[in-house]
Amino acid sequence: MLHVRVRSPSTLGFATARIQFNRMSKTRFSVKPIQSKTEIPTSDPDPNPGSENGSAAELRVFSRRKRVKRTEEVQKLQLEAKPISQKLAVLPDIEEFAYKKVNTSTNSSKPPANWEKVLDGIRKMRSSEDAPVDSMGCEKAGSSLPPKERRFAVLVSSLLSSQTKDHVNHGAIQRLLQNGLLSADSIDKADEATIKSLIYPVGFYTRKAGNLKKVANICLTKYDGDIPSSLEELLSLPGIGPKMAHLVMNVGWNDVQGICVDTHVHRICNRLGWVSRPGKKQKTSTPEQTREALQLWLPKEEWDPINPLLVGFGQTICTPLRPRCGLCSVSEFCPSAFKEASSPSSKSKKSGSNKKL
DNA sequence: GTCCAGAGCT
DNA sequence: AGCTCCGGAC
Repeated sequence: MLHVRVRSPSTLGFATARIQFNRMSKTRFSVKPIQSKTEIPTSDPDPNPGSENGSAAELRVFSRRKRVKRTEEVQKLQLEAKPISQKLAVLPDIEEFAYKKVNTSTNSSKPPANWEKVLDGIRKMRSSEDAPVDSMGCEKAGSSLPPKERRFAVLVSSLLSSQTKDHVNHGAIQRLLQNGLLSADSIDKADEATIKSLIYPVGFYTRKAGNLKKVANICLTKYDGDIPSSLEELLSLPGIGPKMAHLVMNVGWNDVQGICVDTHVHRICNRLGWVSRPGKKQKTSTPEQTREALQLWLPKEEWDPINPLLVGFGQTICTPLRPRCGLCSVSEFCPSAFKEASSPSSKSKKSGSNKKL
């Protein structure tokens, strides 16, 4: 057991990489040495976006496949990300720049009262609970593989894991791995029906099997079997939306460009009153709004850890339906504590509530 | 039967 | 903003 709490945004070296792999296991880090010595060189900040990205990234801006339609939110996200990735091609010290760039634009909003106490309290609750996310988060995918394959595994895991219980996703990944189908090349060659049967029963497996084939082909032809290294390029992949794009940037590239906001983070931040629509007191209505609002005040070192923290909290205590406020140690700070209906399914039919309590 | 959950389309 | 995709937990 080893408690590590290190964060050095400008110098992402060995230590950070190690933490990244194990960040799902709460404060417990297995002594398992870092898997591949080639993963991240000790001296250089981050080699992966460095070498081939310079000109290639620019080219891809033009060759980028046009999606039929993107939602406004995603388009906005892409615009947001563009300046950073353009700098990526030019600046050697990417991480540091990205950190400053994002961080300077954030301090415009005042943090909510007691947020540190709340976060601490949640951390404590989380360390005694075991949430599904702890044992099988998708970051674990292919952690023993070489960097490129590992990144691809992370991407695949992200694709499959949406709307799917973690253990189901884990099983699907294992089956793909056992059948040698966890690389862009092999998936591109494989039969879609085979993929489909292997990933079953992840949610929406038919669509995901198709997306997987498309993504593998894109990775193979445009990225030499690797995965895209920028937010906007990840977003252009079928089946990859804002939530997964940020997750892949965080986990796959070790590059935190934004908070990975899923419904748990979205729900909990709103319950806590941590986010609101710009200039208003209203709750945010989409995870993307939540992400933007949260990034306005949350210190950047919390951007990465807050997702697993709140997801686990949301799976065990601050559940979508009937949150267990009685078990929550920070309910005193929560404006929504004990406010939500405890009746099972009578949200829309108050009049005919025949099964109250 | 209800709810979960992210992406994408309308 | 609402619907669809999915199996499965409950």
